[in-house]
Amino acid sequence: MELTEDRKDLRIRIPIEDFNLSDTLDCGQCFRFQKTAEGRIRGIAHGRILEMTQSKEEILIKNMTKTEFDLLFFEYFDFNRDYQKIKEILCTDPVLKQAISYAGGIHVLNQDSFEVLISFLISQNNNIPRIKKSIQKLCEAFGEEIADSDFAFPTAQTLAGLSLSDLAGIGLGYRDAYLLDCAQRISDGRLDLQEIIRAELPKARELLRTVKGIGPKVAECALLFGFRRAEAFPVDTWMKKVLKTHYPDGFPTKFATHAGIAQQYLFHYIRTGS
DNA sequence: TGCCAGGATGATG
DNA sequence: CATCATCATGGC
Repeated sequence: MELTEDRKDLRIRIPIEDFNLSDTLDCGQCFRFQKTAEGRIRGIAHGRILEMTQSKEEILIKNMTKTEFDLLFFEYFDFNRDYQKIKEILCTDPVLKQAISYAGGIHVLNQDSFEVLISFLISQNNNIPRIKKSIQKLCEAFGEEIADSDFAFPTAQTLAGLSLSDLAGIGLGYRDAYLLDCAQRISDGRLDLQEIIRAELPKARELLRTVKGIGPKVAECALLFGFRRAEAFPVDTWMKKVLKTHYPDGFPTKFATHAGIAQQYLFHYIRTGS
């Protein structure tokens, strides 16, 4: 992997098999990226606008310096993890081997904890297009405008100060109360996100489950996608069926430490490969 | 119109 | 501990 600056744009030389931007940003782990009319991938993370294209050999990020990328997005895109090694291990399993052939370029993003928590709170009994719309509205209404018509994700303090009537126009349905409870717990210190990051996995789960509206699925998604826990394994009712057909005796525990990555591969494999 | 969507909750066997 | 109705909303 090699980074070079070209005027105001940044080029990252990396084979698309090792890191697939489109698969990574469109596999359901984040909700703020979309494809533009020009065929670019555009979204917001860490309060910054990311506008990118990818070819077989390199990624181009508009208006970004090498320093900024190293500081803000090297870790975000999980370039510190040795996916090559992980895939070698997962390849010993026939199903995961096939999954990797479909989506071996997926990385698990290191997103902001609060954004992930709120996003997956909204995701319950919901579909991805509507989840994206709700989050977009939430940002437009309560997030800081970082550029013309581009908004950061709202802070916990901002959301905590809202009432249910403030959220009426967002279209969250019954989830609005969950969102407020979550934001208020974080804002007043009853829930400490840093503590969840530091805690052992069972304790981290327990802490998350104290919030109304955070069940088993949302907790696992938050842990994997927002709290840097690759061991977490979000399994919904649909995924349970899939796992049962592929692994009638249960998902192989020998992949436990890479379960999160494995799930990402499996997920995308099922979505695109059958 | 009815059904579904990356579920969670509370009540009930 | 397993099952089940219910929850609010938009898309099809």
